[in-house]
Amino acid sequence: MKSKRSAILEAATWLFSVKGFRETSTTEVAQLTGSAEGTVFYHFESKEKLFLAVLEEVRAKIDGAISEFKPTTEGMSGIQTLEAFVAYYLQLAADNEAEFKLLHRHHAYELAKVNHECRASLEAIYDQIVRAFEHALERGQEDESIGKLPVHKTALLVYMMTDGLVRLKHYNLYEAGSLFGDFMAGCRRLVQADEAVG
Amino acid sequence: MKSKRSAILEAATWLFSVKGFRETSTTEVAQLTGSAEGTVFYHFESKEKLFLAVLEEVRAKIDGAISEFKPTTEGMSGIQTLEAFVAYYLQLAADNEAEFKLLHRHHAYELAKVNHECRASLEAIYDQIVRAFEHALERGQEDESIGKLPVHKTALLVYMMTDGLVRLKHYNLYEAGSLFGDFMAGCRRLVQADEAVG
DNA sequence: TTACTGACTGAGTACTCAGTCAGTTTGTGC
DNA sequence: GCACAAACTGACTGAGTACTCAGTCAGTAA
Repeated sequence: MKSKRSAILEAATWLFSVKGFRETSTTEVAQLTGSAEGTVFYHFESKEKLFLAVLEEVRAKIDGAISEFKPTTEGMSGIQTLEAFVAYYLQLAADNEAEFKLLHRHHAYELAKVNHECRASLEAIYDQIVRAFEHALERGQEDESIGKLPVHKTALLVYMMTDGLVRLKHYNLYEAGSLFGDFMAGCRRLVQADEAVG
Repeated sequence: MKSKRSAILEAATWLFSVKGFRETSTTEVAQLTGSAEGTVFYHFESKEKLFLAVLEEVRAKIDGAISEFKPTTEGMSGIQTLEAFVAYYLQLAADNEAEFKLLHRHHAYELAKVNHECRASLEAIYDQIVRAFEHALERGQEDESIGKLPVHKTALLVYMMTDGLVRLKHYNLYEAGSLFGDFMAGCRRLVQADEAVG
């Protein structure tokens, strides 16, 4: 049986990501879990602490997912690793829509400005992801499947594109799903060595 | 002399973009402009209508800016036009930080789901921007400075990257400014024709 | 049986905020 | 100077909101 604490955490993740922090009332969190309002504050001393607990869970989940990915790339070339990670990231974002939507909201970044714990969680998440991109790029430069580009900056560019696709899908502004093939081809071109351009 | 109405609009643009819609109180908007609370509601019948007015102003501003850009590209090649537009967009976003931050917030997209006027403004903004990217790509395919790629989808990808850079700068998570050169090179590679890959 | 624990409850409190309205000031045409 | 409207004011209202706290109750150890 699920404890009330974890039910509250799950409901809060959902509500904070779909409606936003400010737009979600603690009353709503309680109602959604069949708890009394007091129960929320029995387990989490404030709404902000509840948010931090949610963010920490998100961090742990993404950490775990990326750790699981690493061993699957053994024997792959750099470009294959990069493509595999991009696909893995997109799938991860689709399977954990609430968690990734939360990371696309402003609240966490604004809280990070004044709250060290929040900043640490966010940085841990982004470092982990960017490092995975960098790892693939480095491998690709060694086996020459990827061009000699600045690793960190190129990792950021590819991440930016990938995350942009996730955002597009969440916002539902455009037919994001049909972009996958062209997106992958675009990534490939982006990291290829180009002899023509000075 | 500035009218109270336009002062309120300006203050609201600033506050909605920096703090968010929900986190901004109408009292604050009034205080910032030296008006009484009632004055806000004299000019705009509700907080939501005020937001819609702000969004409409943003739309008009971006519309104007893109119209101003077009004539400057005469005689340019496709790839030059694309690079010029990307640079122009980045500059525009830097010069109008509040307006672009507003477009990166969730509120507008959530309101768009239930409010037709909001959806229309947002779509007009994105159509205008994507069309500018498409225009450059089409010109580039004609003069063969850009590869034979699906125009609409490639435009979305380049836009996604460009907007990602703007977002990075606003969030201040990474040293976004130093990415400009690599970003431009990345865009160039992204739209180049590639004979090697099937 | 008794004493104690700790998850849980829900009415209550202090406060914030969008929106209202009766009234005042300012601007304009005569 | 007068009439009238438009612009503006700010105290007020009522609906919410985060958080509190005295108390309930099942379980458990003495």
